[in-house]
Amino acid sequence: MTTAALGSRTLAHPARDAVRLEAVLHALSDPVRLSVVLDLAAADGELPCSYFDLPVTKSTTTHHFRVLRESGVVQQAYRGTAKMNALRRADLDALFPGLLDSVLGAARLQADRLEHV
Amino acid sequence: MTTAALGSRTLAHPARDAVRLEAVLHALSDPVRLSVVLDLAAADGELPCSYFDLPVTKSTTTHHFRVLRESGVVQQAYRGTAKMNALRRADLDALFPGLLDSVLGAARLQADRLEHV
DNA sequence: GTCAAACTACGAGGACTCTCGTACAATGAG
DNA sequence: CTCATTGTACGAGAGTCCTCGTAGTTTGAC
Repeated sequence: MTTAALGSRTLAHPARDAVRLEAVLHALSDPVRLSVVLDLAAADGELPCSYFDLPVTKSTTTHHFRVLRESGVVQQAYRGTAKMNALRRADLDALFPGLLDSVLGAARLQADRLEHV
Repeated sequence: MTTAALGSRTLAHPARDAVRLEAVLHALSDPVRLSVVLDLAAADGELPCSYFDLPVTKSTTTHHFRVLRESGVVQQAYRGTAKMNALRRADLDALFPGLLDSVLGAARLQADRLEHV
């Protein structure tokens, strides 16, 4: 259809107050999603889904980004054919001070630790 | 049997180096287990399983404590008929500095937030 | 209009999770 | 020994999760 009515290509995000710690921890407990969050934090801005080189198919990639969005970890928006992703840093830091940074730090430490074969 | 051979009533714990961030985050992403960890942190010491008043049966309680132990979050040991539980603070702080405290802080903040009906 | 790129929707399989009930084992008190 | 307390083992059901393949939509470039 050509009538791009409002909401046609819009994505549902939980409001800040609706974000739940349990859901955030669950979202971060998957290796694929954790690596995505790590990249997003390093980029410090928007990245398209196609930027990520994940060890899963496109379908599964869509699934993981949806989990990240619905848990409140990332903000998503369409831009042309791409879907841009950004960490919801302000929201997460306001709700759970220090949590995101300590998870990111822990993930980096563990990556270093496991590299030392 | 009366021959209490070594390992008879011993519990398997992951070594510090075997603790995985993903497993810890998953363990903490369940409401029942998160409340247990909150109580253990407040107690700052050992607590028997029977101390906790969880909204699940004994079987399910056993399951949740096993998840916490196998992920490396808690240390367990039998003492008489009781099974004592303690947070593995030193290990967690060494592996993932600040993580446990920020999760605990986030959990308390969210509890306060959700109480304000 | 045609085409490629990016992403989605749907359905499905297999694994894991949370939950329970029942029956059982280990311990310490009497 | 008997008994109550504490926790386990086992099996099972319902639900969720991660994964995929195939077919489709949306967009922008040509």
